[in-house]
Amino acid sequence: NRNIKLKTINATKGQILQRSGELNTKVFTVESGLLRSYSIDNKGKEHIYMFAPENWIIADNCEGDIPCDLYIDAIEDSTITVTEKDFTKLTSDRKSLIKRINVLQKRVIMLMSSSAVERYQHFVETYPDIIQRVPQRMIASYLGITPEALSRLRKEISKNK
Amino acid sequence: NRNIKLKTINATKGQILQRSGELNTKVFTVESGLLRSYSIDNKGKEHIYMFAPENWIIADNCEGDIPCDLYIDAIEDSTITVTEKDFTKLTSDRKSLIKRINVLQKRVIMLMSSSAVERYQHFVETYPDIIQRVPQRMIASYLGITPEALSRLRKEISKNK
DNA sequence: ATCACTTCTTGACCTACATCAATGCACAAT
DNA sequence: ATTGTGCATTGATGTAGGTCAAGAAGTGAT
Repeated sequence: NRNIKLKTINATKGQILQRSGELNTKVFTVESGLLRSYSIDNKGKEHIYMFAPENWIIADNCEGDIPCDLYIDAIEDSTITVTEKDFTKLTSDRKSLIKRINVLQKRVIMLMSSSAVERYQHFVETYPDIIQRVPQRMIASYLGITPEALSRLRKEISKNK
Repeated sequence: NRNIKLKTINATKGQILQRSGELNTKVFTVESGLLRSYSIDNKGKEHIYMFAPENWIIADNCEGDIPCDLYIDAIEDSTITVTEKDFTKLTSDRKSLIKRINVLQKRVIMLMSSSAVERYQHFVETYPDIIQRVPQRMIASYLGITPEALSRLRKEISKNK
């Protein structure tokens, strides 16, 4: 671990830490605050890939010389530890990689087999804290639907209760 | 690695190696043949999560005592090495975990931001070999669409060429 | 207080894909 | 040869969620 440059930075809300297309793989460990990673499709629409609250690690998992797909920015003012190298040399152990794979597996399965309502309910149950901290449009973006659809779906849910 | 039970088995086409709901986490390394993992939703519909051709590792990434979400079965007659333990003790190194995360990242992004046509084209480019080896309905299932939709979409693509 | 800016909501309409049902087709078993 | 079984295709119709446009309500800056 001796050759990893470590650096702690403060990011203000809205600050972009990494852009799609960049090569440099940095790994961000969130000390406090909240980051997100997202892609932008060919219509200019954002799709949130992951939220990263305290103690979560966030990075574009691009290898070597391949340009990144993801943007990373701060949703809240945040304190972040930046590692200048890729996962392979990161202090993150196998366990945290596996946890990540787990989350992704669930996410893929949800995206393929559940309705927007089910995905929303699952999100609420799984990340009740995140819900409080981000605007609804970002939840929608994470769920893969539009803010309008989320609004209507929430209305529907509250009606049926 | 001393306490990992290793075992090589032959699975015939259609043979189920793991069922959703089971606890026992096995990791399957495909020596030859083709496996798939898939979930079944509450309407009884299959959703293929991953194909695993030669040299690929496939497993439900469930932790500890949590029941698995995925079924695993053989699409072709296959020879498989079974490891009786989880990823944490597996010979698979960090690099292969990261590669897996990579694939999943791309998959999530594609599911959220690309149309069925784009997802199909991406699949064809990325896994040209798999296309030859599985029925179309499985491709559809992997892409998150119905066989009917895939059929029409292919027709459309070939027309515009 | 007002303006600008953003978020959320609501309505009207649209579209990608799903569902259901029928048909054709290949291949295996008898 | 024929019957079955699974897969692909096609057509008709349904629907979840998208798009576009217009308000309403909150928030911050001047």
